[in-house]
Amino acid sequence: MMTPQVITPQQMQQILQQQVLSPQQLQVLLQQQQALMLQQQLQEFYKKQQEQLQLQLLQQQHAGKQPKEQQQVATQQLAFQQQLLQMQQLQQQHLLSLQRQGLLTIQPGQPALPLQPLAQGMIPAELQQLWKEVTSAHTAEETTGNNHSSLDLTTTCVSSSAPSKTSLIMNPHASTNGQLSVHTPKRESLSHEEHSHSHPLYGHGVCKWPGCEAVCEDFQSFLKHLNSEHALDDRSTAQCRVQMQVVQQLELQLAKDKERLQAMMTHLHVKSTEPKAAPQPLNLVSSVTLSKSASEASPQSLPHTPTTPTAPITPVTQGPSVITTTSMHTVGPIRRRYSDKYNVPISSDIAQNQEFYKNAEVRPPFTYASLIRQAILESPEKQLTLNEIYNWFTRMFAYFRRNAATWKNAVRHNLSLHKCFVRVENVKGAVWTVDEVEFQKRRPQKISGNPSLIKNMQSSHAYCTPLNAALQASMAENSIPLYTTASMGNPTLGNLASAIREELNGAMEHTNSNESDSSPGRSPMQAVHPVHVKEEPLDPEEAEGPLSLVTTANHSPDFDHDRDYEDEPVNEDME
DNA sequence: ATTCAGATAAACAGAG
DNA sequence: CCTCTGTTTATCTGAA
Repeated sequence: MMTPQVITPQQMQQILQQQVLSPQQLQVLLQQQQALMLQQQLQEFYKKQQEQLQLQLLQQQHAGKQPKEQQQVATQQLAFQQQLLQMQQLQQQHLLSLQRQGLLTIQPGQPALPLQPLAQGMIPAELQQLWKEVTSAHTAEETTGNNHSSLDLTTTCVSSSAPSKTSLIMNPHASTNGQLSVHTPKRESLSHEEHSHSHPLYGHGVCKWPGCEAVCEDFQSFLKHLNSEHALDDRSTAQCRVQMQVVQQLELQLAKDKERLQAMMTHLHVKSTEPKAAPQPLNLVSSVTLSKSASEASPQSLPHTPTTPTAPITPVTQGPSVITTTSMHTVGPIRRRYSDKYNVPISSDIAQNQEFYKNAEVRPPFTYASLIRQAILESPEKQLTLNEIYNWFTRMFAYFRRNAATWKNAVRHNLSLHKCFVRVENVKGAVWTVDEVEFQKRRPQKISGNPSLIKNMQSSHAYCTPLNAALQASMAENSIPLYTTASMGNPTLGNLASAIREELNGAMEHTNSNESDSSPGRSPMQAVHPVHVKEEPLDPEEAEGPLSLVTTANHSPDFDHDRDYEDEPVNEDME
């Protein structure tokens, strides 16, 4: 049985840098993390119960007088343990279902994804084993001297690093030898009333007390069995404590994993100060959405530093994903063709890496045309003056704060050259708008580099749909609404999802846009009303997705465009 | 080897 | 005259 191991941030980083993430692998990662989250949710819930239980046990030890309380404690013990098992079963089921979907197959020999089972080994089988050990050992304890193994085993198996080994060993004696009275005649009525036919420790005619599995014909006999075999005695108490240790250990592990996950999330979610942070989520996304063979290990969308323009990659070491903010100040004619040929969804890229682009003088991996379009589409009225476009460039990209003459010329050149940009006379002067149809028409050639990919996407989402479905399913399982995450809680997943959708839409457009090919002479008016034809799915996504969220957060939505970089760079750059 | 799209540079024109 | 805006041409480059 393979237990998915949570990968450390370092490992994650390694994976990302090596570009070894195939779509499947990405899914595996996702699912693993989500399995963890599920686990966590369950644990959270049971933790409270455990605390309560512990509290009452303590009270009991101090003054074990009131039988009623004891009853409750006992009942809770039972319920607690049962739920714990249930939880573990749930996890198992979750993992199994993932496996069944083929999502949990991790390539063997993949060093970046260590597969050693959790040291804690908290799978039901082992738990059962543990319980049996404890149980049998207890009886052995009374007969032979063979008692040590159980608890030793427990400690080594359950709590390799448990802080309270001693308490585990000592407490049972301390408490059980003491004041715990054993029998409570009222238990039946209580549990009978409360749980009648759905006793947490009774199911399918079998006692579900850990390690018991005694067959009970009916509920009455089960209750009898429960009272006789699992009364509140030394053994039961010991078992309970062991179980508590188990839970504690689980929680410990969970806390660790949670922390790890958090670190991963935050790490991957763009810190412009950290060189590696920004582009990586993008990589994740792009490698999935493009379904490029992972082995290709292409730099994907990653912006190269102007000083290292050699496209053919400097692979793992520094190349694509690592963007150092140093050594970026070399300027001059760099005839690099960055372009968005990798077909990365521009809006999500910019959104995700906004801080990075703002601060690092990295050339964005998109063509002027794409950037201009983005600037225009971001604007509230989908139209900008030339100067406003300039401002957007300087505002969004540190790279465009130098060499103004060059890139401004390029912007103007692009505006004039490309049909997709339509100049519209306005009251205040002229503004530029985007003719989406025209813009999309020019894109197919980019993606055509991978015809099989197109086919895949074309053939009714042969690829994307399963991925999306898997994403949705797993998110639903964790009560993470897919379509709200982009703007709410879970930025990474949200961005991922939105990027996937965007990519999907984009691909569909490409394959569809042929039909409306020969555009009738475009009139400015045509562009003034943004052409929505088959844009519906794409437009709201790009315009009001994460990107717009970001931008509105950064500057007021109205027209007070910040002129931060308007003046200085122009002057400075006239070197 | 060819073609194509994009980047860069620059000439030019008109408006303000 | 200068700057800004916009158009156009030429050249170079990387990729298909």
